[in-house]
Amino acid sequence: MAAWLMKSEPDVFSIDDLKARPRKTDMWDGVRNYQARNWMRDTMARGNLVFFYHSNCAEPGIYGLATISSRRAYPDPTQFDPASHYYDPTSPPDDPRWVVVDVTYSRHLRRPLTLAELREHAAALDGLALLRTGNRLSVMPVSDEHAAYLLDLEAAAPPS
DNA sequence: GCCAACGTTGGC
DNA sequence: GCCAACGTTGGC
Repeated sequence: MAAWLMKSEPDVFSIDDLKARPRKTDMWDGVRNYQARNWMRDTMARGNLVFFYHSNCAEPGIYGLATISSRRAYPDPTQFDPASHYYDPTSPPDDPRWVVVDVTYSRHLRRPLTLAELREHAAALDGLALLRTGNRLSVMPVSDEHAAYLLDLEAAAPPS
């Protein structure tokens, strides 16, 4: 089953916010990057594992797990909402440019996997887009191998 | 707040 | 189609 890493700024929307939503579910809106959009639109499916990453904060890292809970992607309503920060007047209503998926909270990690710690495992996580220089993708695939490694790392003792 | 990396835009 | 300018992301 495919796995993903999805970034969010915790000041805007954190894993705690997701947990607090009705049915612990929310639309993942506001993605405005074509590569991220393509993965959401073409590859994501219900049941996929999501590593929930906090970016742009004191301790960036993976904080929890979620799953994709919509059957597949569907049009992002915020692109048509002039009041929305994500409004995109150039998106054709009959051929929406941007999509969302529904994401449902699973659990917090027993301990955060910080970016700093992940970097210490760069060899095992070779190829993980998160660790590539200048990576700015907000939605990225995680291989089965890397997903298993990350879950093992969660179970391991934290670095001292 | 700084700045490097990168995606997008738009002139030509 | 090139590429410089610009805006954004995100770690630090």
